[in-house]
Amino acid sequence: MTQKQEQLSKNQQIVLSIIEKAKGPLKAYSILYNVQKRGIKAPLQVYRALEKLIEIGKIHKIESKNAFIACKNSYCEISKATAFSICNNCEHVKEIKNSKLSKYLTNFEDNSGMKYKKYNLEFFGLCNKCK
Amino acid sequence: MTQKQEQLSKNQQIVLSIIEKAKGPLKAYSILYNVQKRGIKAPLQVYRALEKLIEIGKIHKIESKNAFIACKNSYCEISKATAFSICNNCEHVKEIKNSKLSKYLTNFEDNSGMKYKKYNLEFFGLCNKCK
DNA sequence: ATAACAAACGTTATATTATAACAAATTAAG
DNA sequence: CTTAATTTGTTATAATATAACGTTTGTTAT
Ligand SMILES: [Zn+2]
Ligand SMILES: [Zn+2]
Ligand SMILES: [Zn+2]
Ligand SMILES: [Zn+2]
Repeated sequence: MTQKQEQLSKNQQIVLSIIEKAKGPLKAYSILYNVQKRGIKAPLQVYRALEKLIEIGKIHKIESKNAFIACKNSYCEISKATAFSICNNCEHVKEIKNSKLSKYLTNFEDNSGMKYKKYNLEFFGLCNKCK
Repeated sequence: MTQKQEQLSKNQQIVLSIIEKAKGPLKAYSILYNVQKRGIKAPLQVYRALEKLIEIGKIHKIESKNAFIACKNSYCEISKATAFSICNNCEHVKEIKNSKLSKYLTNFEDNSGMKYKKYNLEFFGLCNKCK
């Protein structure tokens, strides 16, 4: 009664399934082209689904690439602590799951006294195939 | 003789001076409007200067905001290791200078065996004024 | 100084990414 | 049912960024 756990809408399901099937991060307009056969015709429909999926932690945005990737990390505490490795050559992106790292960063405080509620970390280098 | 150390070009100097004077990160088109009186007329002229300034570590791009900020950290080892705190309310952005953090992240290795050459970290929360 | 090369410039056009605004349809709760 | 909230569909437009081209300026070596 209290509340039904997040049930995805039709467009949200469509967009999520495309992102989950993909080998790497997808750009919004690439998603759009991929879902036009399924009735989604306009950028806004994609962006709205993306917004919701990010909010509930099913996907993340790779900020340096303006691209979107499925969460592989049990929804990352609802996307409050995300880290990625990005290959500069082949553009392969992988979500980093490392509890030491996430603890370190979640508890990090600098001298400003500011308490952080969220972080996003992007590492760049050459992946094993490319180095 | 061997080589003159990086001497900024005219457009690069103009763009840098605007960014250095600003209280916070500036967006590319906001920079453009600000420098039109100084003869820079097109987006590309701004973007080219930004690219060079980033490359030599004088400024950084705040990826989550598509905005640019002057480096306050002796050029951050030429921008290979950057961290920022971002207020979700007033959008205040500050570059984090913390040697423990940068050491931790520069030396970080996950189980993939991939060695990272660069990272960018963005923390979000409420600044002291806003909390 | 001058030829050869690289970097920066100016300009126009265009590509890419993202949101505003509004009305209709669907869903969840009381 | 009915009311509120969410989601949808649609058109238009805003905001961010790059392509392509030819010219100019600065640097290096003869
Ligand atoms: Zn995740
Ligand atoms: Zn690679
Ligand atoms: Zn810096
Ligand atoms: Zn604030």
